[in-house]
Amino acid sequence: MRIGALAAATSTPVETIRFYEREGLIPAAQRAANNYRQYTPAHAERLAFIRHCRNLDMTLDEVRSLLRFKDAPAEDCGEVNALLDAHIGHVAQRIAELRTLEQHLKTLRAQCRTPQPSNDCGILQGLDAAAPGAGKGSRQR
Amino acid sequence: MRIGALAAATSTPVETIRFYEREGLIPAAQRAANNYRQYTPAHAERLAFIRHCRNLDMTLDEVRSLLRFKDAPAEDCGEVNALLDAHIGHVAQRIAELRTLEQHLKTLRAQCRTPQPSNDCGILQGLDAAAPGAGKGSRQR
DNA sequence: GAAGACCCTGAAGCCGGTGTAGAGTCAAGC
DNA sequence: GCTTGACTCTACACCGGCTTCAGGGTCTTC
Repeated sequence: MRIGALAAATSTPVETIRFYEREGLIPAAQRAANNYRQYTPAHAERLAFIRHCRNLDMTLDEVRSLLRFKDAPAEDCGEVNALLDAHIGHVAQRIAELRTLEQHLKTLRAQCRTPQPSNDCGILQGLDAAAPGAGKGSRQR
Repeated sequence: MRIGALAAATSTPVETIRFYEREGLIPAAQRAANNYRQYTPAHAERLAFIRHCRNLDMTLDEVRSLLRFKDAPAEDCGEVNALLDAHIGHVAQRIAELRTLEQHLKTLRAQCRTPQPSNDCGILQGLDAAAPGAGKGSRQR
């Protein structure tokens, strides 16, 4: 299986696959005589796992942690549970932040109902005076 | 007013102020004989405006747009309203995405209640099989 | 005059990719 | 056999929004 086929099979851009290889998330593929990468179904499985994790908004570091447990099937998975709990906590926190933010934005938006000279625009004035901050949070996306 | 004082007055790191100057968000400050930047209250106001926008999670490009209207006080502010509406839309969309994500994560988490060998961990198995994606969205942070 | 706080510039690093340039390789059609 | 176009390779720059670092100069205080 060449890289294009793996890309199609996992809905992953070719460049991203090479990037994951550089980052050590997937093992370096064997090379054919022409230097093309050769992939096996095992590669496709591992890549699918990574993509699922990314779909769940995990960072590559979190994915790396999970892969370590997949690679050590005998080890206790308590840390996996902890990692997921922490991740759920981050998501919940970000939702709360965004909800506060949404309220601030709506309040601000209500300061100017109809177009007028910028000088009189309640929104621009509101941004001068400023409500207390709400964004801050951050961490991924 | 030197850069450190401006930084303290606006709760903005010094490096960020220099970055904003490079990016053209604040005009280049005049220099004292020793080449130190010299700021006026007008700079502080403009910087505060920018920080308020950033607290509302706007991109620097959005901030640039708003600054253009502040700098053209006679112009109609209809675009300001539109920009804010669009921004509110993005935030609402991201909240919806994160809520879906949170549900997927909780479902996944429920697959493994107690630590056990990784090989049997329902979470790792769930990530192999994978639920349909939910993250994707992205855009800022 | 010495210590420590402040300021300067320029460049690199962060994350998770994306996009480009310039080259080699392969399969199909004429 | 030759051309076309799709695919692959490497190495590098770029995105946002900073942050950090290296290697200096300057100012204030003791």
